Amino acid sequence: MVIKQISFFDPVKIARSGQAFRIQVIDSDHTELVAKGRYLQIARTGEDTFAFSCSEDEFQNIWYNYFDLGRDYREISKRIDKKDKYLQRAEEYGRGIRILKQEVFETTISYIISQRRSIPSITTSVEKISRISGKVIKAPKLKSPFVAPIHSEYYAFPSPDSLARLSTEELKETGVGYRAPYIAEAARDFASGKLDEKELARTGDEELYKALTGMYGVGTKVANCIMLFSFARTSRFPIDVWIQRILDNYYEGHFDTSSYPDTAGIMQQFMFYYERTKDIHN
DNA sequence: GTCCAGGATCGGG
DNA sequence: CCCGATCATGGA
Repeated sequence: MVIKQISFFDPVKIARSGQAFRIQVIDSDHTELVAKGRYLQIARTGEDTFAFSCSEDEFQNIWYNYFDLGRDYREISKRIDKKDKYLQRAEEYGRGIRILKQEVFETTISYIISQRRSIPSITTSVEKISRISGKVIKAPKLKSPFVAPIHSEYYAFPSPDSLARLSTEELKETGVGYRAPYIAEAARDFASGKLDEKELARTGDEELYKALTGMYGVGTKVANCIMLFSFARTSRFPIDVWIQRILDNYYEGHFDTSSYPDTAGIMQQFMFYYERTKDIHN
């Protein structure tokens, strides 16, 4: 276990921000997630202090980067246009959210699934896919300040190889419906090396965008989500039905992302979280 | 039962 | 380039 003092960090808000589908709230002070083939629990131990159920090495090598802890969100907050009252409110409300750097393949498949579905429903499918083709992860025994994990075992998100091996019938049992062929092709392309995560990571925004939208079942919105949530391309601004509604209601249908050249995607996430959670949910 | 969901594809104008 | 129809299922 490690304890860290971190400001502008709120795992519960992150879990409810809709950017990741495998991070869950246990109670108001505890969250758990499966990523990078591991289980992690985070316990709030003070105003700005958190316990992570991992070693110092693991924290530095994996989670520091995963939770975007090297970025100064205080500075980002300060740079928000003072005249933009909606965005000011959204940022204050969502303060603590960070843009995760999730795994590329998992994010790609998850957002392919996401089209025309609700978040709870996406979560169910991602969970089922992991259960039928991901590696088992045994829940650790944790002591205070942690609590017992929700389940006794978890499943890593599958590798491209193992997902590509699923039959169409097996895939459809996960509830992905007509997106099954999209998923199958994406899995084959990552498995064969036609799409290579490390190569993609080296390319510029426009080239990466072209490569992603070139995939079967990946359009404008999903490509931007993949770029934002797994490639740390924080200038990308995915527009879904929620964001479009916000733009229509508060921005005359259009948001000028040029005001936030490197952080538009972070603004997007504040808006999305605020609009979805300020009244009720889902 | 009814409605809509973190959209994309396809064909046609 | 833009438009409309269509897509399979779950969850409320």
